[in-house]
Amino acid sequence: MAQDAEETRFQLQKARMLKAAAQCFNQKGYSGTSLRDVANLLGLTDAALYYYVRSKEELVYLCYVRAADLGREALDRACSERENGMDIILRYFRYHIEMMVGDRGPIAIMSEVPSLKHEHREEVLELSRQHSKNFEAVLEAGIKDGSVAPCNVRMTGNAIMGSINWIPKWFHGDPELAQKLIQEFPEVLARGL
Amino acid sequence: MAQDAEETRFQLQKARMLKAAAQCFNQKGYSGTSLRDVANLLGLTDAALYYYVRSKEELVYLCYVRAADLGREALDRACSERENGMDIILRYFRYHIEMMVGDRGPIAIMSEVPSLKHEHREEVLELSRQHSKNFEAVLEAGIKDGSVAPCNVRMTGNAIMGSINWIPKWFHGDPELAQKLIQEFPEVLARGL
DNA sequence: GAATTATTTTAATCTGGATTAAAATAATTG
DNA sequence: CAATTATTTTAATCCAGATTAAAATAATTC
Repeated sequence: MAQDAEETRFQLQKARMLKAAAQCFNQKGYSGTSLRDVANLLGLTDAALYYYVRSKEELVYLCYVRAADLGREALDRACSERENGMDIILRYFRYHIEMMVGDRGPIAIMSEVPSLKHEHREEVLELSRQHSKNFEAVLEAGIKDGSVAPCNVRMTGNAIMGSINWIPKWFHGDPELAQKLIQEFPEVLARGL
Repeated sequence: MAQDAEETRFQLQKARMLKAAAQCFNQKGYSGTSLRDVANLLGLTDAALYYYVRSKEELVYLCYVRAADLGREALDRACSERENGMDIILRYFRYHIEMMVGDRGPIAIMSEVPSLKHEHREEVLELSRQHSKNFEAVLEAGIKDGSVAPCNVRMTGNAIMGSINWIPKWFHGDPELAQKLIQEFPEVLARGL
């Protein structure tokens, strides 16, 4: 039995599903998207989703985890590629923004966190806390190596995360703008540093 | 018949209601708050809300309008009090942030806009477009009078709005932090300008 | 204080959409 | 190919929470 292959197929389908779900949630809001909407986007029937997930709540939860993962990946990648504080930061901005304007996957604005079930909520909150902490650490490092001007890292970090996570609110897929964003937005953000 | 007084009473009750609703939506998310929740917070029964509003949809819609109004007011006030571009901006930051961390009224993160009915959605979007435009105009003015460094006002404006509107995501009522925010956050934002 | 209007409650209804169970189809394996 | 496992569908439920209608209470007016 091709355990691995099966596993992968399942995983792949599930991943497609999360992406579709995220897209719906982004476009129509959480309360505005029914499982039917998500299923239709995949050419499936709503009941089929339950083969992959046990509830709508779990579906958003997984979307949020995925969003958090992608953010973390962007930061990790930047860290592994550069030494200098500011260089890391600029890379991170670029990767994170690319991800944000590229596949419309992640839902940066996790508005439904409050209605997640306890453990899910805690986990998601922990992930984003962790990410903030990591980013602040990078900021600190930049300050230490002199590439970043001293600042209140907590506030500065939150300000920047806000700017990035806010992007979906005003970017709606225009590819021209996407390019501009990737090229210029990192600098806009870096200005204050 | 005390037309005015009655009118005011009704208006006041409605205003209280919007505030309560906003508080619930902020705390529990839209899908997570039932009309009962809102009503309870006011010491009322859910059916009573329908005396003021014709649906839950209209309730969020009104919350959003209110949030937009408060944002606009902050900017208007700043404009009427100062001349210099940067001074206006700093004031605006302060007022907007004060409003944000003060009464927990407005819902800056209008996640349910996509599920508003057409006219409501259009109106809310128009309000926030208008606000962005106004803020960008202030930025331009600042650049013109030399108090603000030249920049891409569209991106810079969006970056800043993101930082401000993101605040509710990490500020949860700690009064110490509220003070710090009001005092320091405007400067953090202004740094990049 | 009787009549009128404003506000709230009680007690149903109504409904969309989530969820489930059982059956059908498709894929895999040996 | 027969048997087993994986995936999807069909066809019901089910249910919280929105909405409504009618009745009750409170406030105002004259």
